[in-house]
Amino acid sequence: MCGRFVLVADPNQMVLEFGLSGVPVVPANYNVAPTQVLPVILNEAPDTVSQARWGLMPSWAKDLSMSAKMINARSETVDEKPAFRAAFKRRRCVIPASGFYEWQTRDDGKKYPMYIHLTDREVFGFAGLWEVWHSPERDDLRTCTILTTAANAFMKPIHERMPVILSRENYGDWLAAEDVPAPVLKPLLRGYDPDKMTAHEVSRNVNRAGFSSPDMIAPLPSLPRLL
DNA sequence: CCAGACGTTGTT
DNA sequence: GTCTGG
DNA sequence: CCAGACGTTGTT
DNA sequence: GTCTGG
Repeated sequence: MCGRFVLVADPNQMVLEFGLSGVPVVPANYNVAPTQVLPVILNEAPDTVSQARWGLMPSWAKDLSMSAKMINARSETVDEKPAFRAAFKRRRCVIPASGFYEWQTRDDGKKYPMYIHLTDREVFGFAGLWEVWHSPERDDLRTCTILTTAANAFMKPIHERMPVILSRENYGDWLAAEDVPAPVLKPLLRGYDPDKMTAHEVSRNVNRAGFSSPDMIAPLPSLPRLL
């Protein structure tokens, strides 16, 4: 799963990684949490950075409470589920990230946050879906979700699921404007190359949504300091 | 026919 | 335990 | 994902 | 909106 991530990227690197036409303004966020509005690249406008709230609202949803449940979509079933299949056909997006958190459950039954990122580059893209929700009161709201897949060999010891990290050469296919058959899209939704990933334990202050600090991705000292 | 769900993860 | 909010 | 609430009545 | 369950 992926319920928390980090986006701290040099805007010029964003331009290069995603082929943007202008330099985006992307505030550093060391603790992106569900329900927050975040920078996304929609297939509707693939050379610019747009904004969307994390938690996909299907078009028929009555109120925002639905949104918090829809932060992830299983790539194995995303073309079938009523909540996601329409977006899978026509509203795909790439969600820029520089790393993500997973909580590892250890033998003591407690959960320890780990920070996972790529060793060879600063920023990458999650595979995502988006929708427009026509709110009764406010303006139309764009919402999004992150696809997940089975853990690759690197992630297995940490967690059984992981977010779909797109390879750079697949951004174009994923962001095609038209309908693309599911058999063409689904092979893009696989685990990333395990040899290109790295991870370390981080402080539990990441647990608290709404706080963001560079400390959050700092490696935790391996032993508690006694004296 | 109408009513109610529509999701994922993890744990059992 | 389960739901809501961030 | 985690944290925090989870309720009503009456009074300020 | 569309599917499932009663």
